[in-house]
Amino acid sequence: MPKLGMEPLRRKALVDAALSAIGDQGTLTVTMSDIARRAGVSPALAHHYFGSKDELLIATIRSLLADLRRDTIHALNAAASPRARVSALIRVSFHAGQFAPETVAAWLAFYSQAQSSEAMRHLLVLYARRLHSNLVVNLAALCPPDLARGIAEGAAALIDGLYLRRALAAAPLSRERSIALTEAYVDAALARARIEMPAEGRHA
Amino acid sequence: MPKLGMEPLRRKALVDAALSAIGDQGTLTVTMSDIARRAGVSPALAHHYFGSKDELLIATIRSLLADLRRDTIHALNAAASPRARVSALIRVSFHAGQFAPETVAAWLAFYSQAQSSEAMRHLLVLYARRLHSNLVVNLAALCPPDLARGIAEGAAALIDGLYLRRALAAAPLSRERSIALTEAYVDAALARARIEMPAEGRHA
Amino acid sequence: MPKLGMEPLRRKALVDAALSAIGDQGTLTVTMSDIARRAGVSPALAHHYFGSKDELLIATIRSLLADLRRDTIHALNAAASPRARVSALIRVSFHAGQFAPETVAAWLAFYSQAQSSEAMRHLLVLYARRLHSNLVVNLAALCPPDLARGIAEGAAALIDGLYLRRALAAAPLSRERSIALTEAYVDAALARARIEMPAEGRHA
Amino acid sequence: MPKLGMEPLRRKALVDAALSAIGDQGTLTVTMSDIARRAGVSPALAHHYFGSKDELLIATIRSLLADLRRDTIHALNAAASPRARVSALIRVSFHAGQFAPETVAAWLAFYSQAQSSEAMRHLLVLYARRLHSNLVVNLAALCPPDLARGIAEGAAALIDGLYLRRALAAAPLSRERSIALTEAYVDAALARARIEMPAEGRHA
DNA sequence: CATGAATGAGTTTTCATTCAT
DNA sequence: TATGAATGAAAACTCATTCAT
Repeated sequence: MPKLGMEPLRRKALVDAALSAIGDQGTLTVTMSDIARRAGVSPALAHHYFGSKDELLIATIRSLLADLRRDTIHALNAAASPRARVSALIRVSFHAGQFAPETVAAWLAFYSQAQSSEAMRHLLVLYARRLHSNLVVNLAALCPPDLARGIAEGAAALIDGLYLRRALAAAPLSRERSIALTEAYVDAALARARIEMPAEGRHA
Repeated sequence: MPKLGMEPLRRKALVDAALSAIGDQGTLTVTMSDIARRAGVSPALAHHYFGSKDELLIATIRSLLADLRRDTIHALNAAASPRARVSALIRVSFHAGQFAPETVAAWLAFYSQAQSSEAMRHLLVLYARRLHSNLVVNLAALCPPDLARGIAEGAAALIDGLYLRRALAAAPLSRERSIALTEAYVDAALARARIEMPAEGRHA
Repeated sequence: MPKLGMEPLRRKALVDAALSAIGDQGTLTVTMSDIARRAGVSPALAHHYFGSKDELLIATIRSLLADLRRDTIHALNAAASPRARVSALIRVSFHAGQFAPETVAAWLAFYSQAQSSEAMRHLLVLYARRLHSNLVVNLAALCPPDLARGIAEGAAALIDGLYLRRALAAAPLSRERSIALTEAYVDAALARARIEMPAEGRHA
Repeated sequence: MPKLGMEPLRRKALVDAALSAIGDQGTLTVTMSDIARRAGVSPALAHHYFGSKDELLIATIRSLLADLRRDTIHALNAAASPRARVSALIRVSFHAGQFAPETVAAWLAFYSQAQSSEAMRHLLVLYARRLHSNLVVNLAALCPPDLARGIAEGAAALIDGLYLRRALAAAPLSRERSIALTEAYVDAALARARIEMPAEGRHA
């Protein structure tokens, strides 16, 4: 029952199917057949639209990152102050959709794959840079630039680490607790900055 | 030319070969043939000693964890105070051998595999619990138990996150910087605790 | 935007596309998609007009042979004597269009396919018979019939062999040299006939 | 029932199976499964020993050429004079084994493949050069060098052409007739040389 | 007339695993 | 103890072909 204009629908269905398959099995070694089955199409169609498994995988992480970016932009726009924007970045990182066990498992699989796929690594690095830069820009309004960079690095690492622990599903740190932990980290670091250099006043 | 008493040597050679193969390729999909070749034996022998690829993989992560455990015990024994022991735990986590790119890549691959292998997950959970408990015990001497747990969770997550970023090899946080960042996290958290509850005095 | 009277145009475009695809890749394993793309239509249309890949291939060699036949008739009509007609046959065989590397590659592919396709073999046999008979008829005016047959066989084989060597593109025998070689063959054979049987006089 | 030292046996069996499969079907598109089945092994074993289909195919033509070379050397050694060596080269070319329909079909398939495989082309060019050079060396003892080259080119092309016609299996030129035709070509060409330049005397 | 959508059947290739020696 | 020999099972990928529109 062929219909016109199916391509974008199929592409999306396949990318979603890939994400869910990877999330379920926690590995990129999921088969094209498995993904296709989840999307309700033949494996041949998946190849038809994406050319190869690798490209489907790339499209999949790209989609994950695009979601994250969209949410980030939205959250930043809704925040009124630098500190609020830092909180927004943290909250978005632990956004329900991103923090679901399957999504976390998929992230992990992509990170692992990045060891051997330059394209994959590139995408993940872009994401890391974007988060870092967003954090630094807003933290710089609250403390000296050097410190802002340090806090940004720490916060980003903390976020990633909390994801990783989530993947283990052993110490089931909740979304809220993860956010609280990260906020506390930022607060403590900023507080310390204020104590150690009380004379420096406000930062633009 | 079979020799007597080769078993432990072969097992070690195969585990080391597996670790280096996984580290190089960043994935557990390395082949038994590849591992066997690195160990200088036939794939059949790898099966002879380990029964299956899965079991060789389990033995490999077990070896990684055993190393870490040995180093940890040693470092803890050499530290004189609770705070020094916390530092020792941090330092061991970023120990040169563990923090080498190949080892980090291997860790990541194991975490990823843990999604679908109960045995793998179990081992990683054990390691996570051990680190957590070591941290809590020593932090509890410096702050209230609840806070100690929070700091321990944060520090452990931070360590894992710094590993993960190391795996990306994009923001090449050095070993020293990673240690400093984690120490700063602990210091800031403890300092905050002291400010917020100055009257509480010493903790056992 | 379907148009009326497109059928002959499409058929020709597809046959030409098939020939060029086969010539470029030197094999009949070119895909229908490739051929259709070159013709600027969808693979489905190629099927619509030809029913199957096999039939398109048959139509393609048929077209090649039709061209050759047309050229042959034309060249024979323009020649004034039996010997000139033999030369005409030789020249036509090495006609620029036929002797282009891509066309030679296509010929070779068809010959190869003839091993397993009766239809293909039939067409090539027809061509071979026609050339043979044309040669014999004209050579018989210059020598005894038996010898004429022998020379025709030799000349035809020589032509095919020169094609084959052209396909290799290693000893790049030019069109002119190929013609000269074949002419020399005929001359030598005829000369020999005259020496060995000088008394026989003219042949009809 | 594994035995030691099977490798050379399997390699030979696979190469022979490939040759017969290609000969039967007249195409290199025979499947590895088909070849393996003929050799009595699994497709996986064929890959194990040859790495890929392409390499098995290369090994196959290599074997064909090696046979031819061996026969050639043998025949040349058994011939007492330059003219006898030319005859030997002709006879070897039409040697029973090489001239069997399946072998001829295989040759044709390889020539066809040479259009797109540099390795294949290289091997066929080597063979062509060797035959040419063998012919020239011996013909040069019977006529001027320039003419020797011309005759060699013609004879080689004639041989190839007779093969090609054999592949068609339409004008079933026998082995003997093919040899006779080629010998006649050489004789006629040499005779002509003697008539046209009677003063030149013997050639070294 | 023309095509985008879709797939079944098949092909190469890989790899963990087994087993006789 | 050790391995060369061998394979079943599965995976990615290809392609001629069909069909509703």
